Amino acid sequence: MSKRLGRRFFARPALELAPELLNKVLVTPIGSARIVEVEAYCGSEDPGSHAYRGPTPRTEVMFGRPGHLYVYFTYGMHWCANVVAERSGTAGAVLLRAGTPLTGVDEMTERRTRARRPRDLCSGPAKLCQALGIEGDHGGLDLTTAEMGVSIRDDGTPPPARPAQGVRVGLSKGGDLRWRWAVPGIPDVSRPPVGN
DNA sequence: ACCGGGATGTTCT
DNA sequence: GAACATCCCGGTG
Repeated sequence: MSKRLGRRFFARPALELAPELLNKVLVTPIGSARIVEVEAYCGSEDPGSHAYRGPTPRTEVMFGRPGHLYVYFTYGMHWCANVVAERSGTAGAVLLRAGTPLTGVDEMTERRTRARRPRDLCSGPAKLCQALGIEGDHGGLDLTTAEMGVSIRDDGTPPPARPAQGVRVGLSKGGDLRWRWAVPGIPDVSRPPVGN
């Protein structure tokens, strides 16, 4: 008993969408994970965003329709996945930073050979992608139609009433903004935000 | 537990 | 040529 999220859900500012994505379920053909940590990126107003200096071949999907996946490759080896927010023409996205494994744990464990315990399977943006098999081919896919078997679903678990909030991770610019949210008390995060 | 450094290649200046 | 929305390992305390 879970329902796929539709276009309307994603078509709002990243700062609104981000905390609403907490406790939703990311589903791929490999398995599924409950989203427990996210970061907002606000396009042209945000020096930390890949879209800050306008569209490029890499970032054009961020300027397109909401509910699509923006996937980027970094540090020569890692994939990371964002959900596109806002309406067409305005760049906004929410980085999926961590999840709690739900189904397909055996497959995820095979993919993440370095993970020593279940909480290490999806506890980071690149770990999450590796565990669930999200790579460059998935860039631009439409989550609202479950393209390539990937979607985000609501299984009836509401977002936390008081999410933990803190600064974003790993940025040289815009790192002072407290645009990261997490489900409080969950160990499967990249690192716990300080306070809220 | 905490910290420092290396891996590795795409993207944009 | 520099930067990079990261991860992993090995050192030390």
